[in-house]
Amino acid sequence: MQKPSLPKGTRDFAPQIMRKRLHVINTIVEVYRKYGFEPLETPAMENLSTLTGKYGDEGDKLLFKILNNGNFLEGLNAADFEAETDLNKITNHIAEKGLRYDLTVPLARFVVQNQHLISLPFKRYQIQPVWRADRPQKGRYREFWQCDADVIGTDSLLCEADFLLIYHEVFTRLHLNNYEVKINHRKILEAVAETIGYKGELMTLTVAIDKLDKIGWEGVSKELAERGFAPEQSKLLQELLQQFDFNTDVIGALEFSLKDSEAKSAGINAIKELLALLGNKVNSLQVKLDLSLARGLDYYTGVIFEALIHESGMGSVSGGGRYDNLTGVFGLPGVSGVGISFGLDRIFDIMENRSLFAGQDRPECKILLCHFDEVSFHYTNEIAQTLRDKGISAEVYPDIRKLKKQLDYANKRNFAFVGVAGSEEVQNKTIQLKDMDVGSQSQLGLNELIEKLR
RNA sequence: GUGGUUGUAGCUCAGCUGGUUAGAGCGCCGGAUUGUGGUUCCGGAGGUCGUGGGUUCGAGCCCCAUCAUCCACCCCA
Repeated sequence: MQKPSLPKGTRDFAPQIMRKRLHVINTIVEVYRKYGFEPLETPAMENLSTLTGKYGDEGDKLLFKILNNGNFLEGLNAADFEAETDLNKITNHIAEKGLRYDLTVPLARFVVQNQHLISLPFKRYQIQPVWRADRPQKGRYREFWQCDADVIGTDSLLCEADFLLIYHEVFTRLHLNNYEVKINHRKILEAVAETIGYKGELMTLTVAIDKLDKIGWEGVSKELAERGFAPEQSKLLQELLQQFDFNTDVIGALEFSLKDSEAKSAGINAIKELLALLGNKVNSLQVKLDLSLARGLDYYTGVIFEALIHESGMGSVSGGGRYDNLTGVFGLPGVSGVGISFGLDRIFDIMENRSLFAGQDRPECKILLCHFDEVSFHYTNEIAQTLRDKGISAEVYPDIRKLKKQLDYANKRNFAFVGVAGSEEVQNKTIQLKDMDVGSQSQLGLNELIEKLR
């Protein structure tokens, strides 16, 4: 008999773990709902044509593909296999479905397909697993959960402002107080490029500077040199790439450091409006404008977000931004969207490291009822049914065994209370209520028991 | 896709330069005059040492391959 195992990068979530994960999920859901988002779910698998070409070449490589059912080799001949250069042809032939890679593309697909069902602006949240055929490592899994919220169909910066408030509320409620939200704007990145006199692809520039916090300035300048940047440009860039705290004079700092241009005024106006919408709330939001933040420029066109927890040893726990034309690829141009996504698994890992799950160590069930014999077994069963009628969760130990075994079980499940009944209790219509933390015990009538457990 | 790390009991690991029946802690099961757990004591079950090959009189230990794992890079939550 072979020992069973799990596919690489996937995990089981035992009940003890699920309690904690649900705590995080529920917190995020409560906050999302508070801001008017409604739930959406989409299938685990999408047509490969929906997924490919949306995440760049790297992304396409990381897509899990699902082998067609039936004779998937039909129509292929030996020549197709000999032409090693064109694996794509074979792939397209034998797989037409894939596992979703994120929740944003399925959302775009949904919006395009269901315009009759939704009204713009469309606000939805979606908490589901996604799959990437990456090599697993710390904080990186092949199956992981994203907690997305997006607004589609409005350009208003109110959405961005709301997301900053959502970040604050979620992290505060999870006791992840030393979080930081980095924010940047595509237009400001363009202004940075113009300031240093860079004329090439913005992508080239941003890929290099995005690594700043990881490889430091030395690494970045080396990479820039390799990509044909002049030393003066590199130096100027270094002076520019600082972080500006939202609490202080961000606008002044930008006005001062960036060269005048169309991109500059567009970027600054957006930040100004965002600040105006946040009002004095901004003081508590732990937001920094970070000119080196340049994530996923493939489709972000406006504000870009990234959230991280200091001293967690983990990369970002959330990312997001505005994309002007995501639904365009599915034939619906001109619809703007903006969204964020929490990485549930990373947040969970950090919280577990910091022991932030106090209060999630009990089962939902309030009390385990124990007994000594056939008669008291039926007696406790009746009590359990009464308790449940009163809205109190209760469980009866299902076998007649030594009390020691039953208490042992209660202890392992970490029940807060155990109710014990034997012939004496049956006679008096009472129960022994035992507090499992303290070990204390008291003889109670049914009404007293209900009061105590409520 | 590239580089490195580690694979011994359910879990965490020990096993000296290759030498008899492979160990510990935790966990699990049973028990300590049968109506009381989390502490203690006693007893027990459980491993073809990741897999396949090689070197050797002899391999958990050395060599090769393979699979898995974790970590780093690329990229990303």
